[in-house]
Amino acid sequence: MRYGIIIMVIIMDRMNELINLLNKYAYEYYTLDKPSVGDDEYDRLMQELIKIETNHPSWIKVDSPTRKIGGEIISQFEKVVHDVPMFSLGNVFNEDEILEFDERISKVFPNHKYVCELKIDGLAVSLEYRGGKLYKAATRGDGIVGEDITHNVKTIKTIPHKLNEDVDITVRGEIFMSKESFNKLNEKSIKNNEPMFQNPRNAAAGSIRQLDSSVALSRNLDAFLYHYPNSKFNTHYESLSYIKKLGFPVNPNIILCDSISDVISYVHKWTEKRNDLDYEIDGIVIKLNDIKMQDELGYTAKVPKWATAYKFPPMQVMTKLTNIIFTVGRTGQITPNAVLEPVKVAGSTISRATLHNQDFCKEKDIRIGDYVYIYKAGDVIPAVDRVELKKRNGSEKKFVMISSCPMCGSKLQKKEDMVDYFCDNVLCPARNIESLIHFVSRDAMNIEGLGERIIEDFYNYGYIKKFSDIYKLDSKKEELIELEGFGNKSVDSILSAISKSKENSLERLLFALGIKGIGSKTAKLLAKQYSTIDNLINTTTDELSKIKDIGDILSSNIIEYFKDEKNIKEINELKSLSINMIYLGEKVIEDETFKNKRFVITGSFSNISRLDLKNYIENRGGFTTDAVSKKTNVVIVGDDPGSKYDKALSLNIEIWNKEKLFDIIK
DNA sequence: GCACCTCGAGTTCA
DNA sequence: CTCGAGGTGC
Repeated sequence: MRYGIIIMVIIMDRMNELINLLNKYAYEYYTLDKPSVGDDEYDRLMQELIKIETNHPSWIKVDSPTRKIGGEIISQFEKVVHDVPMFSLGNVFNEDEILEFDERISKVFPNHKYVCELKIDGLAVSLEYRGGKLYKAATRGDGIVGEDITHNVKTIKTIPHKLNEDVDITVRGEIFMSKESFNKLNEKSIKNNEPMFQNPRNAAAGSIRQLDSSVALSRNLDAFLYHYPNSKFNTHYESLSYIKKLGFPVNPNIILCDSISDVISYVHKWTEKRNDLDYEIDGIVIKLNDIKMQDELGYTAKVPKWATAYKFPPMQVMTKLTNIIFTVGRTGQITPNAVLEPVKVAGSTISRATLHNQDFCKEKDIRIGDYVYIYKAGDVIPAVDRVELKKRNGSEKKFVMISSCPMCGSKLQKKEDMVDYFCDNVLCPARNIESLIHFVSRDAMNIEGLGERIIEDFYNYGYIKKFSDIYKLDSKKEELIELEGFGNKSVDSILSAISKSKENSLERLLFALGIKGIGSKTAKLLAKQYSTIDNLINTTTDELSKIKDIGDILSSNIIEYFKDEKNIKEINELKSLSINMIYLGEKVIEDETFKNKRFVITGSFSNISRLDLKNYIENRGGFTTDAVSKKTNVVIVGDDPGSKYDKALSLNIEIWNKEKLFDIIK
């Protein structure tokens, strides 16, 4: 019994420690360019905290980072409860969706006007005045509870401390940093050898989150106000004129539109001219002008039905394509890659981008020396959109597919009617290294600490040539410790990760082996079906083909693989090193909300990783897939969702936002 | 033989 | 994310 109490105390201490650490890191994330820990570590700690909190719900604290939505995570400021919640806006991404938005409104109100505003990329703020004097300023927070930033807001010159009338009023708007101030700030940071801010938004957020208001003062922040909750006027436009009269800065580019076509020309105009502004905008806000109509339309779970934000298409940047190189994948697949003159796109510096295959290059007529437009697909993966033909001068070199492997030199093979070229040499070092990297990767054997670089080095030193060598590393321990960059501790942790991976369930091993066409999903299917690797080895093509989702091609791939003497020898070797080859199953918690439904996840979530969410769903009898289709039941939408969100809307598929998700999974 | 879905493979940066 | 290929069902 006593022992139990001691354990509880230890867990509780750990919980408090985690909360402090996470809050500290979140603070750094907003204020520093380089936080002291990476996202992975942050996620790991967050998972640990969630685990403790699920086991001891009564311990959950108000300032626990798991209680915050949308990453607004600092507890150093006083909390402020918003009288009227601060809503966020729904998004539209193209003209059709703007028209759909208009249709939904026109159905209810055939006659109406819109107000169009620039969507300033800053931080939302709520200002409360009493008797005409600035009383309190708060961040949006999760929309319900924000943080008191009055001391910093008072340093913003354009925000009046005293209004032209002695009224009690709350207004909302956006705090931002002008491009000019941002550049000055970064110039100064360079001079002083301090970390730089990535963009004006981060710089503004970092400044407003300073406890010491002299910092905010020196940062030269600015603001525009655009919302008057509980307005006593009939229209939004009149409200704006009024708050302007009171002395608030109101953006001069706001217009009243009689029709949706006026809205669309406004969108066009600012898509063109956004770079002329001295502040960054990331879209256009479209609001229904009549406030009675607004009230009647009301809100969905989270966003107003009477307003939406058009988001600009992802930023494209032009840069020079200096070369095309070819990489060899573990299957021998050859992929052309663009080498680019490094350029900043949406926050990070891009120097490479995939060109997929030769058809892609030929279709876009990409040539070496061309200037190309780069964007970030889904805000992450760099991609080449198109060539700027105007910048051609004739010196560009046409794309030519190579005919021999860039690594081992063997002649490349291409099957008729197939796009990709392959290096068929099983001894090709590139292929072997990539296979080994795949073997240890997270979805395969999941050997932490044995990263790509180490695999490559160990391969070149001759320590690892095939899968089984990984499990023989423990006999070479003394030698490894002597290697540069390694010590007792690092070698130990790698060896223990390796040893841990021996227990993995069969599907991980099947995936890790890298049988052609067998990914993690099919590996799981096979493991379930056959339970042990021997059962699978002894099966026939006919039997395999009978399994749903496995056709002639996959079944013959599997049979071929196990017919190969070398592969069988390697499997036996692994067996003798006591690698588990049995399907361990999975525990499924019956849950009607998830059972037999197909889920697609898009965007990210601050307090659960996508992988964990996926597992959560699958553990409850649901399925997850990557593409949205008619068969999808639910699309779960996190921060910065990709095109899947659009598709879900167009197919009218049930959508769960973060609130809904966390309501369900707690 | 076609349409539609699902899966696998490769992918970038910090 | 994005591509191509494989699988299924009409």
